[in-house]
Amino acid sequence: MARSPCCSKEGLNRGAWTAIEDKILTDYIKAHGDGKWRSLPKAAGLKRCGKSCRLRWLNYLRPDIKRGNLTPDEQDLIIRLHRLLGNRWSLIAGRLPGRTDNEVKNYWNTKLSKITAQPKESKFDKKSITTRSPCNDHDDLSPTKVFRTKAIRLMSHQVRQVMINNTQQQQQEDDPDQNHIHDSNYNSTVESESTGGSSSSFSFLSKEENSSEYVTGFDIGGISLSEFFDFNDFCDVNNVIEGDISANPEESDTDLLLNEELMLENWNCGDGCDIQANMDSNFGSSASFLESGEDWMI
DNA sequence: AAAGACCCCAACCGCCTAGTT
DNA sequence: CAACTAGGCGGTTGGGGTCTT
Repeated sequence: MARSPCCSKEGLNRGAWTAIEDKILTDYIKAHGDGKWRSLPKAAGLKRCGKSCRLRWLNYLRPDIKRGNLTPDEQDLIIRLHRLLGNRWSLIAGRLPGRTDNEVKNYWNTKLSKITAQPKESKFDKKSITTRSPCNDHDDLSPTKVFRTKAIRLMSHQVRQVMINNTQQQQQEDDPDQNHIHDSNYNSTVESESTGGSSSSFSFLSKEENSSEYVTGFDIGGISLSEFFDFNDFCDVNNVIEGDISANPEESDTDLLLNEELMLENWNCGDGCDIQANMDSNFGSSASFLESGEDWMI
């Protein structure tokens, strides 16, 4: 099927936006809100493609855009998130208030990629793969290359089982007379036996919580992953909590994959930590934004 | 001062996915 | 279920500014 263009290109302005166009777009969105991008240009009296309007608004005109250089903290976060997520710019930008995916992407491609492009000697096997770039034959330092390191797979049925167990235990232990803040939490801990106390744990708020705080913590060796993941990333865990536990526990669309290098670097598991053996837990589709399967596995 | 190289980043493009009809 | 729409995403481009020679 031929793809319909987002709009007719005839008679439309292209290239850099003028101040007048910016004002028209801003005034229109302030008055009518954003969305309906395809029809917006005509309604606002702009000779622009709807996509162009959306991009201009999201990347430049939005009032909450933070401009100026990225702080060292932001740079560090980008590096860490990129190591974990690859070129998921929108996800990375989502963790940087006021920063856009385009800005993060540009910043990475022009600055950070040069810093991080040198493949350092590592005890980990590295496998470079490409993302959706059509330029698969680029050299190894191409910005479109993403070095993805060993990743581990957490088996969903085991997490579900733990959660079932904990839910049942919680129900047994819950004191209905008490109404303290954690009384509806489901907390699970998977202890790692061979790492001398290194442990992995996760906890979820009760289902009435409907925010990014829903997943209150998923930490391995004491480092929380919740800072990286949004509530929506754990939608299937939500399903589990809401009663989807009867589903085939072996069934899994996408597995939560954890970057082993990051874990070992930041979570101090050490060489002897057989994470997969000890944390052989599968989160099901709980992190659908991560690549599934083969590309991550080495 | 001039010209070429390099860098930055706004904008564009094509593809994908979710939602709707 | 297929066709279609709308919105979103990531890769790439190109123009303008800056730097170097």
